[in-house]
Amino acid sequence: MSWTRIPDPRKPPFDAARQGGRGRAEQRTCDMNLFSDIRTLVIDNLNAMVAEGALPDGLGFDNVTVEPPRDPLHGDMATNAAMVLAKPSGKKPRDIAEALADKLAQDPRVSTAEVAGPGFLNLRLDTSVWQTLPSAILGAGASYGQSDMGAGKQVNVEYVSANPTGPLHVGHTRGAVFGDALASLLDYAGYDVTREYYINDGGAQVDVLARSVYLRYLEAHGQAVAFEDGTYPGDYLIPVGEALMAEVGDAYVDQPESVWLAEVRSFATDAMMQLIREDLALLGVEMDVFFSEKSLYGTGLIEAAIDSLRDKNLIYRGVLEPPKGKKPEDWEPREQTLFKSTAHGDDVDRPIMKSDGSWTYFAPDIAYHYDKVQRGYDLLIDVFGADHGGYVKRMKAAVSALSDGKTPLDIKLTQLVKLYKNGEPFKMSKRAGTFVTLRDVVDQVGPDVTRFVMLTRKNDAPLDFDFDKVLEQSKDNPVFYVQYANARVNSVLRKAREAGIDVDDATLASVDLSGMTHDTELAVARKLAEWPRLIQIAARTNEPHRVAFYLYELASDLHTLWNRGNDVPELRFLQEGNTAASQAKIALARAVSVVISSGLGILGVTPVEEMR
RNA sequence: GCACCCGUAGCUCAGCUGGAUAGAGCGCUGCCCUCCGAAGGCAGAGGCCAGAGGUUCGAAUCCUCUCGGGUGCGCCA
Repeated sequence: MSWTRIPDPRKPPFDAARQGGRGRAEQRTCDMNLFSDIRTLVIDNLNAMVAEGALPDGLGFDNVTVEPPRDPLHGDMATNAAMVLAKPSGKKPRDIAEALADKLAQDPRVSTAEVAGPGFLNLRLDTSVWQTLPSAILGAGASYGQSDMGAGKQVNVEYVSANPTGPLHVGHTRGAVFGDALASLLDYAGYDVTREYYINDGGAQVDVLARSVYLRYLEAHGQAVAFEDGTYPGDYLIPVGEALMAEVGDAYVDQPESVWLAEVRSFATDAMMQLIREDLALLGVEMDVFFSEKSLYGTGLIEAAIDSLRDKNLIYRGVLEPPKGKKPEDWEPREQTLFKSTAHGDDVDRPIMKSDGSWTYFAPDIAYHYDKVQRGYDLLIDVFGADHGGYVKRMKAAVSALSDGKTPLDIKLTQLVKLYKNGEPFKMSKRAGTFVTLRDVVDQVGPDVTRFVMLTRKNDAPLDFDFDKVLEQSKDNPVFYVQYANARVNSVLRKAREAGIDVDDATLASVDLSGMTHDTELAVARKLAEWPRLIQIAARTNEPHRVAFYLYELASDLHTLWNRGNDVPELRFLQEGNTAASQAKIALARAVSVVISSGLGILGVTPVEEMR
């Protein structure tokens, strides 16, 4: 695919704010969220009703919402205020609704307020609200939709965290894309985000890696080697073995493991992490912190974390029951050191020390999360593959215990990716070395398509990824559809400039849009108004896929408007011989482009100017 | 056996801290598109939200149970 890229793709628009560091909160004072504006209006009037005695004192308004109605015929916004307040105030919903409606209708932004159904209050906003929105968006630019809901709270998002034993594969790719988009989303919503990767370089699997590299090292020396079970036979270790030979010569040949294991392990994990960083770079993923498990050992950090739990009486010696239904053949009761995770919501207590006195894998994980808690984050997020689902409760229990319940931990699981080619399932051999890698995917379809497609499904739903369909240039392909909408806007801008029309954002922002009255145009404006609200919902639920779906809907509304231009010349963006009218039409289109760019920026996808 | 995730149109999936007559794309049906903005456009049909109870003004959404699919389950990370 040869889409033309916008000149500076490395920096999504909101990065300026991120890099600006402090002072961002001030920049974000204008929230420009129509829904929260109207909700404020509703609350104000409810308070007035309390003051007038129409409602009793002491009511809570937290449950009062203002949201878009499902059916546009019901109006632009609906509030449940009357229904929520009926019971606590001892009044009939319709009575409250009618009184509130009278008050709301006096606001210039509200054209009609009607009571409907069991007590809904449907609001129709004055057309001028929609007509002024594009100008406001163009004035705000990339900051339209940015929120201060995060209030600068510090969030740590841990993702990928693949074992440093080989290149990243498709499963990791989804985790990488999801975690990265989530981090960007939270940044956009006003959080102070740290992107972090936990390197599992302390366990037995890096010994296996070291032995595998050692075999490649011997091979580089001309020896015939056999890869037994429990070693990694992948070709990607061949250059690592060669590099090792280049560095140490024949120093390790015919030597026992005690001589070389530690050195080779370190050499090999460094090489693997280099490989993984390159893979991530292909996707445009940049971590702020790489945290090494190994760095926890020998520093007392693990001991400190466990001591912290011991101080809370959560560490004890005991014997676990065997798991029912799947009893291991060689089961025998054993006394081990256990973490009383059941005190914090887990199903069984978990061992933290093996019978030989060494830590289990869980102990360093506890220490790592202890470290994150100690670093002072207000919120922790872990992104795991779905196969680690059984790990969620114990990790939450650990963080709950370590932080005395003060630091929330949200764990998001990413489901499997099923690969297809031309509709046929893509065969992935289980034999090591033949799995489909992140590099394979990105090489074939590019980082933008990879990222967008991976986000067109909720994180906990399985994802079908068809190498051919994701490159299709048709309406059926959401990636294309969204990019095409943006490209169409840019096409209009180009043509306008050729016609000598000033279409700078500053100019468009000051254009009079009072002629914008057609339903199809207003539908686009309404969709644009939802953007700040969508960001808040997506950030609250930690679900970046909502951004992708929203962009699709916004693109769809723009395409509809464009298509209507075929039959209705007044709806065309370029109005022959009428500069002012053209600018007004283009202002709306350009506002769409601004939001699409912001949204794609969150997803880590580069907007294109032109489809080729 | 237990835990977690999932079950929504023929298919693939959205669905807001619980809101009105549950949405989109594909597929299907019909009409339009031979030149002016068509790598298409417009319209339509299609649902017991797996099932049964419960909570309340109101449930696809929350709770309980059942059925079906996936993942995981003490010295592997």
